[in-house]
Amino acid sequence: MNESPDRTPLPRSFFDRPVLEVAPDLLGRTLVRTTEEGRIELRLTEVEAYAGEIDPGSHAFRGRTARNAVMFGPPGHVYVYFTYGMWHCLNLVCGPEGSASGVLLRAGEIVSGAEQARPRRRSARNDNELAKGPARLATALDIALTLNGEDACAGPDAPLTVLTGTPPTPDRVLAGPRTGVGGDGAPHPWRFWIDGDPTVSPYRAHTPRKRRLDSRRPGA
DNA sequence: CAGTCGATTCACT
DNA sequence: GTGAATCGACTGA
Repeated sequence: MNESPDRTPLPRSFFDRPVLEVAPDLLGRTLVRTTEEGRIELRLTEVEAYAGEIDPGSHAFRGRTARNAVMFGPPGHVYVYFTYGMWHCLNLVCGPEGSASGVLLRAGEIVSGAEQARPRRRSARNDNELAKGPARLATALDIALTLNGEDACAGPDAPLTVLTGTPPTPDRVLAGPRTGVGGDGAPHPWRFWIDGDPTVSPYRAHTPRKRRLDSRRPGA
């Protein structure tokens, strides 16, 4: 066997498909993060699909805003958002332009460049935890808001690309409800991961925020 | 214009 | 298992 992995970045046509097709198809592929410091390569093991304005779990559910504008743009671009006052999360825009859909990259195995990620992930007890969770993944790959809107199909040296690689094996892909998504978006099994992979993050149900006690609201 | 809370993580009990 | 950290976007008035 002498098959070399296809190092070609995924073309825009890959992302210009229904997000529920694209999301599981990203599993097993290699995400390449290029910075001045060097390159980090990560094998994607867990993703979630967010299906535009019809999806109560999506940032696009209530229409276009300054934050989510990139989601409404062409596929193959990077959507980064800032959350909980301290973390970033990384998405790839999917579907035809205007569908406002995207895939949240939740976890992966760093296959190259781990020495660049470790200093940013001091709390990780082992390399499996470097990118085990969406904000951890973003931290490991040095993702910031400056990447929001970047074209992931711009070529092999773009700040972020996904390599074509080898097609993932569908028999190892599982699907289940999305992490931390509640309400009407909760029942959709739009989280996809590679069965048994040690870098997949643990599932957590949606946790409704605690109501503040000083609120005027009559208590039960 | 002020209040609320998030596609989370980490430290602690 | 529970709660704190931390801030800007979004919401409704």
